[in-house]
Amino acid sequence: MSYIDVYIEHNSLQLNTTFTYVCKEPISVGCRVRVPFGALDLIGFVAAIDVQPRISTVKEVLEVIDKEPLLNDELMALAMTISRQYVCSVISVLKTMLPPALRPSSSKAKIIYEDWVVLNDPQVDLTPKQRAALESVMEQLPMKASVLRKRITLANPLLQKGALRLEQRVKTSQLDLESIPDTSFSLTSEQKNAIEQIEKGTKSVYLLHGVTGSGKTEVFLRLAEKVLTQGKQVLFLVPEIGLTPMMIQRVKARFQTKIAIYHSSLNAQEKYEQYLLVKNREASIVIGTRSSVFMPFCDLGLILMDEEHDASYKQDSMPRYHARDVILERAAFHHCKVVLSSATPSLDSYARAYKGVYALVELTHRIYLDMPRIHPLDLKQEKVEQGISARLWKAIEEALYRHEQVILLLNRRGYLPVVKCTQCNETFTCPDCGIALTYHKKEDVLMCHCCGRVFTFDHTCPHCHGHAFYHMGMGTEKLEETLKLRFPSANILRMDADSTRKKNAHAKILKEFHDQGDILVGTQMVAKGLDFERVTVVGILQADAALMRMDYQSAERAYAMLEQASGRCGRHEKEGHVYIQTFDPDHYVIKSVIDHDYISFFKKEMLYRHLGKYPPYVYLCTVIYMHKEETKAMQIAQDAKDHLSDLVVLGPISISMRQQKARVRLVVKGKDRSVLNQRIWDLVQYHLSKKTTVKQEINMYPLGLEE
DNA sequence: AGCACGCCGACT
DNA sequence: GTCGGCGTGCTC
Repeated sequence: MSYIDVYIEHNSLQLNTTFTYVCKEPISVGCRVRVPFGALDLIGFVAAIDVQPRISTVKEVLEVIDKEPLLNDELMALAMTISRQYVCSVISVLKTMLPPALRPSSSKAKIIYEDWVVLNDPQVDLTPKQRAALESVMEQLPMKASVLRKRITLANPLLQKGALRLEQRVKTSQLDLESIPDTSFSLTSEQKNAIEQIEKGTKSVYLLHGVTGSGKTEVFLRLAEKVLTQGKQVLFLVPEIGLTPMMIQRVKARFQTKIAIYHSSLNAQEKYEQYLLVKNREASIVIGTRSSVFMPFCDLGLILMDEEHDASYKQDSMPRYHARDVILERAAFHHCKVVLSSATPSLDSYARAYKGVYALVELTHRIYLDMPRIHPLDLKQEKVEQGISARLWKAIEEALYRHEQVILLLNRRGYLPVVKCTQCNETFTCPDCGIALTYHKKEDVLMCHCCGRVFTFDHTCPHCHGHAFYHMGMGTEKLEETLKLRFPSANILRMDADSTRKKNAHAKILKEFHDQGDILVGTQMVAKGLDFERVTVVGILQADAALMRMDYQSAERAYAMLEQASGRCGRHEKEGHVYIQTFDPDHYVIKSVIDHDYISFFKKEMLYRHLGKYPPYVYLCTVIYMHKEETKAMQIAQDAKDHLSDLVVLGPISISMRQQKARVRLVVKGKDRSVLNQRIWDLVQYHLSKKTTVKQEINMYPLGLEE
């Protein structure tokens, strides 16, 4: 019998402490237990054993769930560190560390089932037509019910008569990737040099700054190969699996079976399977997105983070951790090296490399051709038709004529971004967020791009009952339509959040574009990592939308977006041309992109950050107060600001609504990371002590200030 | 976060 | 005289 300390499953920061229980069975740290807590019984994690009870009325553990610890000492300690760094509860971190199937949640992880059809009794009486239908699909059984219904119209009678039977199966989402042969490229001298710098270097973190198309993946594969032969594990992080199918194909081709793939679109079952592959050391290389930083490695030899500037590495719900911070912790524990890589590194990382905290490794040349030519198109002077300037129309036309491919980037999905009545000027806005609704033509609905709510649209103004609306602005859906009218014989594909909602939709669209596409229209996501030989023209229709946002990070994001997008063309034998439509062609971001000169951008941007006192010169934290009444939220925010009078605090300002609640934001700046952290923890205590109904949300080290 | 205890208004 | 409002306070 022993006393144990347990973190219980509760989200409140007020309960972010351990509670002591008695346990009669043998138990170890990192196991889950079921314990009584007031009137509830909850699941908790054992944080310490053989402790001295602080009070006399200690209750008994109801059930020991795990014989073996789910989380080893490394991961338990990591959870504490993340909780401390990001000002969130320990239990919230413990929960995110595990695949959903193992999470200590009272509600079971939902495993998604789908209907499959199997052969039941082929001998039953059937009409000739039904018989023929049955025979036409007999060979392919068992198959998905949805597929069967598409194939034959008589699916229902066949099921009713009992010739076929429905069966529930766990939905699987295997990435349907064609396997490709492993092509081991010979290395350029630059690549060899980079590998040597990383392998022989004494620093623990390396920033691999390589221009688009300079062969970073091959460098990764060579580094990984060596570590794997030493019997160690490799973690390979990518921003989004769906966007990098080619990369995964290459890794798969090189390393065959020893590979686990972990990302958010796997279901609970599949995540658990991949998790076990790592835990049981059946896989020694993991390719995954943000959440795979918590995989149960026991002997990690190398961590690679591709596109390290990508914002998806930071989680935007609790716990709001950044994968980069987590891998630095894990690397320190395993004494292994970290390679951060990007053509457009985050200012944060590059500043550290510049100061010598990280080792800087550069790849400055493309393997095949030179960097693509950039043509800024001044919208003040160009003749514009349907949102596309004459020169870009011509470039598209010529590329199509030469059977080359075109990528067009428009960072706005939907059909019309603003729907405005011509009679009374009423605009449609989301009642929850107060943001203009976007019209989506295909579904004929109005959608809020902030919260995703969908509203039916009867083409009548609720205010004046008018039926006419301004056609203002342009989204990807409308651009696609415009292009189809202009180039009726071209195969035009669209890739945005709407067209990729279905599972594996990314891969499908990319494959179709690769095989027979002419023009790919899309949002941000077409800028990331694509590698097609025949793309020679890239057009960015509204570069200003990215440049003009009032956010200290907008220039950095715009630079990355423009440079990454331009990196999509001219990657192989054919020269690439990039057209950037802007009202401000002299903007320093555009100028740096034209010269593909990251360093000049970096220096200029650092100057502005220094002047404005923004990262990387200071650490930021945003605190958001939510309440039905804005004045209440404002009042609490002001009080919090006064409480933090020793720090620089911006605000409070009111920001967009969420869930019908007003939101008020403070931005807290701290020169010293640990001081800021301590003051924010103090603010948490202070806020709890006020017992107000105003909700406080903390985001440590946010990326940008857009909410 | 729940859920209890607790002290004041409008009902059978 | 009771039912129930949600304001504090505790949960090993």
